[in-house]
Amino acid sequence: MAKRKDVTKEQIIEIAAMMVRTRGCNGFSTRQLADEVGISSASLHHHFTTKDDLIAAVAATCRDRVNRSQGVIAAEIEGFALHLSHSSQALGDDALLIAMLAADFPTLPAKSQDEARQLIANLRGWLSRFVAQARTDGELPEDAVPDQVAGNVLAEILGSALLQRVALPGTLPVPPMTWGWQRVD
Amino acid sequence: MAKRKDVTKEQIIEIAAMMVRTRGCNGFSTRQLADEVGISSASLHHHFTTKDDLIAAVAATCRDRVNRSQGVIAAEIEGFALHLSHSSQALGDDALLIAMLAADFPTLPAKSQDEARQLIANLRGWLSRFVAQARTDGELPEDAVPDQVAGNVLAEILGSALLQRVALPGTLPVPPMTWGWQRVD
DNA sequence: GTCTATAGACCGATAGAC
DNA sequence: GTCTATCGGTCTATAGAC
Repeated sequence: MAKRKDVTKEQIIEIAAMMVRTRGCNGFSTRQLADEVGISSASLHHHFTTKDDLIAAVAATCRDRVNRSQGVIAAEIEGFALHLSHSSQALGDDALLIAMLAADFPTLPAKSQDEARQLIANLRGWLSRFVAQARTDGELPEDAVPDQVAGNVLAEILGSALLQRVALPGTLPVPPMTWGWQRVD
Repeated sequence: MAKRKDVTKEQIIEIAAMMVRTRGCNGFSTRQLADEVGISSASLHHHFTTKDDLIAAVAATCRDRVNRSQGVIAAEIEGFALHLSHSSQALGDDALLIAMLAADFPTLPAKSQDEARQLIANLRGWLSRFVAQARTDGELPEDAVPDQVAGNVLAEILGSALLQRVALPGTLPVPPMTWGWQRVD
């Protein structure tokens, strides 16, 4: 009967992810996170010795989530644009989390940078493979470069997540994803 | 003959903008900025009393630049997708700067938040008007919603600026902008 | 695994001399 | 307009008791 709260790493990571989304990796302190979790700063550092370890764990957990959601999405949806629209929805809060990791990337310590890079590479790679399949199916021009299209799609997903929070209160709702493809000569 | 360096606000803003792009608003200190400029922390605070004043000035300066570049772009380019591709290029480093302001937005103090909001609203508004014109010219479907398309375009510009820095060294070059439009029912 | 207490560095900002 | 010096606060991280 856990008298001593026995907070789990998973709980900490979840709240840390929330703080990365809302404040960025450099926008919150380990103390503030500890307060939010409900433990002391020292207890937090018992679970994650350094902030680097913590952010890296947040990124790694996100990567697991994203990789799992990919299978679900691929099995359910048909059609390129529609598929990508649903991909964005499936990412949910992770779109913003990934965007913040990308924004803070140059200031992240080693482990965190490695995890963030793998997370984004995984996601882009998967999008790229889907684009390649869509091209094979005739949904895209033959000369479409899958990795480029995947980059464009991922850029819009991340950028859209950021823009949502800057909107003036009481104006423009979030633009739904409506991708397409067009040659630019 | 400025013996006392007589650093101008413009010089400070320029270097501050660089630090916002590379480290984010919460990723550098006023001390580090002062060192980079080559003056003392006290001198920096003489020009900008608070960090809020500084970031707000960076955003305001960016907005001026963006607003000026809009006229240039509109006069030179024809064609929707091609135009937008050039818009992205014209923004240059400002795309990343705007993306970082959006990422840090929730943690910014009052003045900075106001300036960042105006900057993004200006840019999106201009993109929206361009989209409306392109629709009138028959380059887009009649039921395209200009503000939504503008949001999608801006999202990709900002997201693309972020993603460029996360690329693994020695891999994927930046995907060029190749927007298009397609109904999603 | 939790805590209190604290180290040592850095933070934003100010005082006051020149 | 620049500087040195410093204030009071926060930062990440650790020591050591329970």
